[in-house]
Amino acid sequence: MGQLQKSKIKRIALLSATLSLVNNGGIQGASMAKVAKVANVSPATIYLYFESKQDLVNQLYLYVKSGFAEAAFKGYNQDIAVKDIFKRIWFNMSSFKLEFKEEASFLSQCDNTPMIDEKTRQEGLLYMTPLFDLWVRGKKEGIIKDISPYLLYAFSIYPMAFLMNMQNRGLCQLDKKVLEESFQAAWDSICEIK
Amino acid sequence: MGQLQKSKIKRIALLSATLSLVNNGGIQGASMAKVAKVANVSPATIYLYFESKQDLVNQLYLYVKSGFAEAAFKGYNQDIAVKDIFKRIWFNMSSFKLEFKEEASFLSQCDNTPMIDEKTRQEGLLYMTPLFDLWVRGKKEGIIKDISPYLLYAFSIYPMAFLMNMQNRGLCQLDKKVLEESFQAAWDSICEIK
DNA sequence: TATAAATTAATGAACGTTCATTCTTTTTTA
DNA sequence: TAAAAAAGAATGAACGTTCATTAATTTATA
Repeated sequence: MGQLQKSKIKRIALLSATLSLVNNGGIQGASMAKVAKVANVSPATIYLYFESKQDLVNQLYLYVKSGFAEAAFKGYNQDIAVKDIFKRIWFNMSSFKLEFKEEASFLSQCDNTPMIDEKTRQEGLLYMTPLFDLWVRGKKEGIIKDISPYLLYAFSIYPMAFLMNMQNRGLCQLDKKVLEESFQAAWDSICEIK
Repeated sequence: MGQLQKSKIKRIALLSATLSLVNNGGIQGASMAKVAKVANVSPATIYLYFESKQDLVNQLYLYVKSGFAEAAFKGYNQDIAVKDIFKRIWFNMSSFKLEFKEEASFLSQCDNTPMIDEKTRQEGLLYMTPLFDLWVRGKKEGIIKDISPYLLYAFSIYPMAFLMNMQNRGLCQLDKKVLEESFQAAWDSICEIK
């Protein structure tokens, strides 16, 4: 294996270690010493790959967010009805969050704490462009409510984070039936006519 | 002023100082030394009022949450229609969050990070009982969807946190029109028939 | 192609700070 | 004056980061 490959692997090992530690105790639970230990590396080595702890966390955010976006828009096809595209994206997102719990929990932590630079956060938002485009189209077609995309996001996407949180705490079982009910609630909140 | 009164005041000064510091840099930004300085008190004095930093944060959570609940259920009256009660609670909550930004931001941070004991969190949830009771009644009357209260909360209440976040970052203006649209989205997501 | 030189990767120890907490002393209260 | 409350100094531990050094790899030389 080439040196470049090995470097890439080590970088991802560091990101993974950070992800895991942040989830078990917030950002302050992921000390550089612990990250190094989990990744089987010297603390100093982290600084060969990342400028600082802040840089490490920012890069982790973009890495996880891009993975989330890739999953969300898998099989994205503009040639079908708005509702069908939205449903596909919604269930793609929920599948990702159910399968990759650590990643999902990390992303929802990022939304509500100042652990991520505003600039990096904006960069991460760009990954969601296809969804915003879909909403523009849906409004034009009179299918989606003519309200701010922030509202659309708040009521149709953001609630998933809460539900995942509940499920991870063992307070709520997100089986197929509940997921369908959730999607229905999401859709009802943003669609123009029921 | 009696000693008891003074003690109560100092306790609240400590809670307030913590609240302010947590909002400007997360829980790790609220070191005991800083809390002491903001509250004009020696670090050691904090330990006369709180067992530990964790205890301080837990008590702050309950203190803020109870204030939130008090505002939410102000003028609570079971003799009117379910939708009207819900609307009243919803706007009470949004008013609180708009007026008391620090308190609101703190509560939404608590929802997504492991900074609060699970036990304390459960205790805080009890403050929301009137809302859960209302939903039980609404379901009986066929007005509210027959779905888990977690779903009802996720789609009708939780989104407010996202919107407040956006507003605080200057990305979204929550004027009267937008608030009405938001309430409509909340209601559409949980009501049985449009 | 074998060897020397140069470059890169990685290390563990140590830095100065800051952390939550405690100990000892001083001040206030009754 | 005895007791309670508060203060400030001091604690060891942990923090993010940097340092001088070594190991590994690549490049250049003969």
